[in-house]
Amino acid sequence: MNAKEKALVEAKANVLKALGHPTRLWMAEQLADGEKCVCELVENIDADFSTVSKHLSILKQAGVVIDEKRGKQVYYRLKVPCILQFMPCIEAVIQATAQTHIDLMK
Amino acid sequence: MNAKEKALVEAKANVLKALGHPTRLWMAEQLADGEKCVCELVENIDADFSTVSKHLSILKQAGVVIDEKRGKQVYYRLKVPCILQFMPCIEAVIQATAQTHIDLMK
DNA sequence: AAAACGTTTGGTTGTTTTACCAAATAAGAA
DNA sequence: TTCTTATTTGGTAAAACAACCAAACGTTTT
Repeated sequence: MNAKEKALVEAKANVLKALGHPTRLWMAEQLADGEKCVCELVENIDADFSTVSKHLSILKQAGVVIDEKRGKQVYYRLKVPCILQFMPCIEAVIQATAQTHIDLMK
Repeated sequence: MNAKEKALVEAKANVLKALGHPTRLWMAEQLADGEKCVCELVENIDADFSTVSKHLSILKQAGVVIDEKRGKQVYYRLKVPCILQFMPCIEAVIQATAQTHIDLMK
């Protein structure tokens, strides 16, 4: 593996890692329906405002979302919506894994 | 978000997290061509045998790979190959992100 | 049975991540 | 201008992760 390949795999892993946290994945899924302000996301999750903000900044630096300030609020939306297309496959992984997990799909 | 939804998003995040490490992502990509034994993976990467083994066990517990012992060797293969289908999208995220990253694709 | 091989496991240490709190900032309302 | 409101930033402590080494394990080979 040369330096360029290494840098590429690191960059890709970084995107997956950004999505690899329940709160961040949930947020990305929320944004599938369209942009949301931070306050809307905070409302629907049991977490501190600052925690949510930090998670969003991780998604942002990974290139998953972009933000736009309008008035007092900051709106986030998916930058590259295709990232949610692989959820069915992820669910297939879970399905294939353990009996206890299969229940999650029902 | 109820308990079941929460458990599902956690399970999905766990799969993404497993792939969210350069070494593990690289391994998963290697396995796209077919099964490999641990030694073959170790050979092609600059890491300790035990480190590789631990990464593989993380991929295994996430449901990404399965292993099979044959003789002295343990062979790993992708359990649900579709997980590599989303690499083009991940690359699109990288493309869309920063000028410096675009070079990685060339 | 002993030695060698391929792999996993346990332990340790340093690094990273996470969550919360408090303080700072920026914009709109009073 | 002062006062909220919405969000980010900085700090800190606890938990999780990663890499290496050494030891243990299960198979084959001798």
